[in-house]
Amino acid sequence: MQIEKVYEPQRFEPRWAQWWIDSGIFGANPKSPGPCFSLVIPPPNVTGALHMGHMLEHTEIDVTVRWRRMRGDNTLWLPGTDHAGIGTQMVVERQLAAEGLDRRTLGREEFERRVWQWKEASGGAIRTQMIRLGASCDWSRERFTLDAGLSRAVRESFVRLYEKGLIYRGEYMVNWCPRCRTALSDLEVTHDETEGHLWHIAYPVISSDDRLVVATTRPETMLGDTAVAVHPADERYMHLQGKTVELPLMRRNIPIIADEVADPKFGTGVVKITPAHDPNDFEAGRRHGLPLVQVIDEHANMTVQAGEFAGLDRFEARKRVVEALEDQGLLVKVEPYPLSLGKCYRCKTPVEPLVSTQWYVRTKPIAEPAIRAVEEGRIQFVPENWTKTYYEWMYNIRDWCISRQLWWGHRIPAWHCADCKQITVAREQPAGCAHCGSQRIRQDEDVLDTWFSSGLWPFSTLGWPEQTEDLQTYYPTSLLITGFDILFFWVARMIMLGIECTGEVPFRQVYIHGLVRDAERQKMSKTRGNVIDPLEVTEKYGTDAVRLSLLQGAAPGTDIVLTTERMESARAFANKIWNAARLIFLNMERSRVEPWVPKGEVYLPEAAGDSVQVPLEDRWIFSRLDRCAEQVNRAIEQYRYHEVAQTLWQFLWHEFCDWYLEIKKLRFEEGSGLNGHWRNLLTVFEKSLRLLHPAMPFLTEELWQRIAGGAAARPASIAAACFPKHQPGASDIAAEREMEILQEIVTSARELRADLRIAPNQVMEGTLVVRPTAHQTAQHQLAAIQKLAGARLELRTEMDGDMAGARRSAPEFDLIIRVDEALAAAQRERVLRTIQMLERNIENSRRQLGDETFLSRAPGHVVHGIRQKLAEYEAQLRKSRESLGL
RNA sequence: GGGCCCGUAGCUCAGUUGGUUAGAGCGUCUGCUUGACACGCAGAAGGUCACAGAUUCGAGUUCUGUCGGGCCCA
Repeated sequence: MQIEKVYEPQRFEPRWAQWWIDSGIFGANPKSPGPCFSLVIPPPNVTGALHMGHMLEHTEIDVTVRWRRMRGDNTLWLPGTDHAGIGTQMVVERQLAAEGLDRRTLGREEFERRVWQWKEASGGAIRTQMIRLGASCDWSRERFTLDAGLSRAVRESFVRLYEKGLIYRGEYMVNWCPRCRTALSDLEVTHDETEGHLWHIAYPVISSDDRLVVATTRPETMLGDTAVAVHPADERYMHLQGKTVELPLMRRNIPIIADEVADPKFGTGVVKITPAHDPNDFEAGRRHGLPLVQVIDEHANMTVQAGEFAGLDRFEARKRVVEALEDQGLLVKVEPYPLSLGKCYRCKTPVEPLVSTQWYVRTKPIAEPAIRAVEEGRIQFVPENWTKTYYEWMYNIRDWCISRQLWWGHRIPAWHCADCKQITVAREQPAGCAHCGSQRIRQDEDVLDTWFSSGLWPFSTLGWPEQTEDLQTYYPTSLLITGFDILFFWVARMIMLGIECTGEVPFRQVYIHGLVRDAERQKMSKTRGNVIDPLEVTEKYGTDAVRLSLLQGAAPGTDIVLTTERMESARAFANKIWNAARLIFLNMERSRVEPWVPKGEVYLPEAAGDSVQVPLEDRWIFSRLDRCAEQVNRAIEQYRYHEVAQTLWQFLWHEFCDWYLEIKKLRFEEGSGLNGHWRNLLTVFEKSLRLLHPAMPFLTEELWQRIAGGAAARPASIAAACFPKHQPGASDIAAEREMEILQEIVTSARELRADLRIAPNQVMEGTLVVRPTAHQTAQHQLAAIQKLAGARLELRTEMDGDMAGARRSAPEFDLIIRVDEALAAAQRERVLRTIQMLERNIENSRRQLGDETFLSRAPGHVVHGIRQKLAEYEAQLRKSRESLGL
């Protein structure tokens, strides 16, 4: 069996990545037997590139999916992308601008063609990247939110919701992004703490010498004031309620109203009311029947209603307004004031609250069943505390503005009649107005929020509203793995729309992962310039290493710190496995063993060598492997990915490589019964590779193909092989105990070597005195012990007077290494430290055992354990003292 | 203002229902090109589990408060 000297993942990873796809083993078949496991990808933006967050998410998904598939489940991982309305439109508009073009001069149709072009060009990138990273999805079922089928699902759900009165259209205050020139939902506005100012402006009271001072953070909006308000119970202003003030600069008279929107404790207790430009004022305006005066337009420029300020940008207007007020002596004071400024989450432009006609989803009625689904456990969040965040948001949910003034997206299936002004909502282009029959109808210009179509993703991708076989088989999906940043945007909406449209929850579990951060725990972002490009590091360290390092940090509920050190060490692990394989393959060649293909899951280690007994190391490693399998299965099941990584690492490196292979090397040297040894070894290694496969698919496939290559009946890929499970009765406590003794003896010898500064290649001479309980182990394993310890040891059962030298004692044995007095003294200090520790422990144990309440209340096994420990400490203390001649 | 999370070794983090000497990786130090691997081997040092109380025979783990940090919502 050939194996290259150096671990170079770049050489084989792309090959397997492509082969997996070509061989179609990730394709789902609804007719497959076995329990169903399905999961849809959180669709990345079609025009984006994959970043580390994606790679983490996809690695976690892939581990779970590969595991399920190997366990024999009918598994589907459905991939795809979303059209990212605002984001994509922004990118293409920027491209147009570079050509000196503008979407409006291009026209809607032509513009859409351009975006599709861009989508085709960039959209493939994600797929290519995902394939390269080993994502085991079913590409034959790849979906895009603007596909015909998904578009149909969008229209269908829109019409249904509309007909049920769950979608309505109306004139309200919305968050408006003047740069994107579209309405945004509340979620699409981010609030930044900003250093602002509070301007205090005097409004003269008509036919009085009084003036009312109002405080505002946005003086330019005063031009659109239609009232000032005082609190109804505010004694200071009782006498002014119902009177009128003159709006400075505009010379308009506006009423003083009493409304609870005015907070008596804030500023002077008087607030200006600008119903057209502030959500609270809008409500107040409605309450009092105040007119709307729009002074800022959708480009964030001042309107003609702003008088002399018309045409100015809103920030320029602010400056001028303040200056004008100052000139007229109406600016009372200006103070610094921190405020939270709403910005467009896409382009960071401060949003402008504007009144406009938009489409909304009435959320309360669909939120209720969505809350119940979680309360009743039909959907479960992991980690569980996200449930609270979910409830918090759902209880206070507000209607969802779903129309966007964009051209890239699902056009709203509503037609306006020019004659009767009524609206016809329909699944397909209607022949005429449903109300008056007029032909003069025009489709609504707006498109839907991308998240509306994303909200249908778990079922629209499976064919809904058609009752397809896929939908019937794979819906509800089993699991969703995603980030907390889109819990409201996406997860909550999928739950609401899923239940509303299909009557069932869209998924049963939601695993929420953390954020990938850099070495300084900073978020990765383009502006910060600290992004790690997945493809780049994959090229450098190997996909498996990057995957493993992500998994190592992926403890539930924590963010993931990714550093080059971590990736380097993960690569070292991959290299270790590679070299273990090399050792195995090279020795197989050398010893000319017959090729062996491991068979069956219940293979038990067999006898080897001269003995009729199964070698201790085989009994031990089979037992450990079984434990490892048990832990890995449980860890994946519970999304404890860090534990998956850690368990595999510990087992493969520190048990399989460090001890098992080291002992097997000796067996090869001994040269007898090789076939038995080989069969055991290969069985363990092959099974280990299967255990490791979901985490490190490439390395394991590469090695597995070489081991299993010769087998007649075998799966084509390790990805289609069976995942090892815990087998009742596979654990061998006796072997583990024996092996522990062996390890303790060897470790003691090594410690002595280090303490005594004996060169690593010098064979030490000494005596091993064992208790009867360990005698058999020591006797049978003496060769292995001597080899691993680098010592020649005389085995005894009794201490003898002439055993001078450096000594290490343990409950089961004493190890004496012959050295002269001067050298032996070198380790006195260590023994003294050990004695101190033992004395401390003994004191503690005695105190506990002398405590009546402890004895009466602590469970028996704890008391028993402490008694046993105490006896051990005492024995060890005696021996340690002896060894120093005390 | 409301809610959530985190403070454990120099760094990043585990520590599952409270129980016997608190673990890992990286980093550090010492020795070693030993026939798979220096991306390695062997050994070592390093912790008042943020602080203060409470519950308990027993607290890193449960409760309360304080301090420090992060996130979400308004």
